[in-house]
Amino acid sequence: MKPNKTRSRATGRVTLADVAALAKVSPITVSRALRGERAVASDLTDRVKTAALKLGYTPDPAARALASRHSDHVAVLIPMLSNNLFVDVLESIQKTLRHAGYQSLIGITHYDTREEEQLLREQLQHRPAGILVTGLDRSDAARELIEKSGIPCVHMMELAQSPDVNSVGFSQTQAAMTLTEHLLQRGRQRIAFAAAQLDPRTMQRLDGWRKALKAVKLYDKALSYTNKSPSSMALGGEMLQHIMANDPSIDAIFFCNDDLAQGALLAAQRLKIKVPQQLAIAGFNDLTGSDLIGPGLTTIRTPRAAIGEAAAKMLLNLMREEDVPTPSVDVGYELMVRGST
Amino acid sequence: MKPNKTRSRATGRVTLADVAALAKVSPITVSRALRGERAVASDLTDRVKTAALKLGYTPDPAARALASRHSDHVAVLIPMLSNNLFVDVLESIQKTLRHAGYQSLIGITHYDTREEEQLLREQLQHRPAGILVTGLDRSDAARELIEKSGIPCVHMMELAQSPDVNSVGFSQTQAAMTLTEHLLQRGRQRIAFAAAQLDPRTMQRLDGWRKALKAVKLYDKALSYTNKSPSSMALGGEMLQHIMANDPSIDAIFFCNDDLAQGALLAAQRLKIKVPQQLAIAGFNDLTGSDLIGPGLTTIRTPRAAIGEAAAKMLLNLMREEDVPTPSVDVGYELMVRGST
DNA sequence: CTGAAAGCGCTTACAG
DNA sequence: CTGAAAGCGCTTACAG
Repeated sequence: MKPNKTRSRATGRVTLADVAALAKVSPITVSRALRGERAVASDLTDRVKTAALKLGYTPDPAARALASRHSDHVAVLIPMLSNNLFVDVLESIQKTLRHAGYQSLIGITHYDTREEEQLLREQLQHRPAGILVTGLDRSDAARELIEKSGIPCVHMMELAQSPDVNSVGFSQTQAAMTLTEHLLQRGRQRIAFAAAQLDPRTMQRLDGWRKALKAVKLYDKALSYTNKSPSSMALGGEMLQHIMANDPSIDAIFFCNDDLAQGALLAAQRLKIKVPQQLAIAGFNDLTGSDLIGPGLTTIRTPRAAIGEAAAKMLLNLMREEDVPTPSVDVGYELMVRGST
Repeated sequence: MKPNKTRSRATGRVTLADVAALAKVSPITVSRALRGERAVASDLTDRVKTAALKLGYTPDPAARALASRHSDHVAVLIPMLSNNLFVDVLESIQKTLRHAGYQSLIGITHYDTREEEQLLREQLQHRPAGILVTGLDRSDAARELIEKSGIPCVHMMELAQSPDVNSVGFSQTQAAMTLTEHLLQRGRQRIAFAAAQLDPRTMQRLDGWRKALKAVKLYDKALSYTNKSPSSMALGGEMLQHIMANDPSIDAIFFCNDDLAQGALLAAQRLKIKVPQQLAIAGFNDLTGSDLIGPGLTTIRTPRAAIGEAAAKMLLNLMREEDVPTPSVDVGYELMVRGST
């Protein structure tokens, strides 16, 4: 047992060997005792843990990654942080993962499948222990990268059909139907759908709106307004103005996201459009401010924190090679009726 | 030159040795040619690069980190993502760093120095190549951790006095003075300061407000309203109501952040307080929506993207052991006068 | 249940 | 300018 060899390249950091020397066991026993990987006699385990604590030992993530072929990183791919939605998802992911000893490696895709693919390639270099992605739509190459890596992956925000695909989310289509039906119950006849960004989930909401209107024979494709620009309050105001100028018969607008709807509400104030008397306005996601703006915005509350937490927990199960109760977790949604409808 | 040895633990990944074999040089030459670390004959460099490209070689970050004692990670510590401010800072950091081949490791401190210290400890395990932190105030232990690590660090949002401390930001105090002076020029006499969260930068703004008022003998400490709760639109509304009920003589309120001011503006609508006739309202940061809300919010526009980019670039210089032009970069700020004052 | 040996894929430090 | 050797700090795979 050589004490403190002064090699030229030593990092000065406390190593497994140091703990082993103090505990008077072999390094591999320290490794096993600390990870709980294989049964180690309980008296040895105690000695090891005491020694590790005494020396303030923490394993080197790089060495561990190199030897085990898995880092303690989890790749997290989300479309955008400026959409507040994903901030909530991310915060609860980080919290859950950190607690379990994992580091989140965050990649912002900007709703671009090629950027997502590129990020995935970069992240995969780090041999992440797990992957968290947004939605089910992506490039074939990206799908293949995930598949071939053999690394566990959970999809967020939507619900997958196949039992081979792990997902945590809710039915975007169903939620949009619920909101549209609420507008119908309020007696609205000409219900427009206004969408920006046009990402897959937005299109699913459009689908829900269409289905609900078709069911009561009120669907008119001229009522659908779409804009590829990113969603924003400013754009919502512009869209409101455009829509009402284009078709004054419209008596309700369902915006695909709350920021658009909030911007529309502010624009309605300027344009002296009475909400909800003349026009009902609804949004989606229940973002910050939607309850404070005048009148309060009717919307669908989506459980972002719950999605992040459930997805992270499912991934934790998968990374530990434990069984997951179900590959598809539906966290639901809630209709929030306020003054704007 | 052994071709493709099938060792039991091989990862299947293309290694330096594979590239060396193809280029008919030693692995170390490949390493040097690819990193440009030391002069390598240009014909060898060409052969190596061609071989690397052909095999699709990418270095293993874990192996590199273990051998060199530095990962390609940069630790980024920010207070909160739900404050939109930091989303902008973060996006531009990520963009700049990724482009240079570095990965951001994001830690959210929740404005808590102990959490920051804990995150720092965790991040330091990964031997980051650089550190980006928010503000200058932190625990002594955190400061020492950074110092002892010897890892280059840049401080964001504020301007450091000492030339030993690298920083990118602007004078929070000065900016608050500018805004307060604007209110004075508008003829306001009883200018309140309303603050939440009470983080160091908020307190610096309070200081600027105090200085500006003292200069014209209008300072009254009863005009200062502080609340430790996190800043939010809802809180802004509550604070407005409280302040006006408490002291109806107040003719202007300077909120330390736009979300508070936006909430106050919405509350003023409900409470039928005329803005700016009866009461001027101003904010700080120029967040999303401040230009759209009615009346437009007068505020200080802070260059978040510029801070993120400049901080990342300075860190890049430091990590490459290049000289930095100046340790303290002042990105300035801009007074945005709108309808609310 | 425990350990000695080998290896993960790089870079450092030393020679030449 | 180039390379053989050793080492970074762990874990895997094989024995016993």
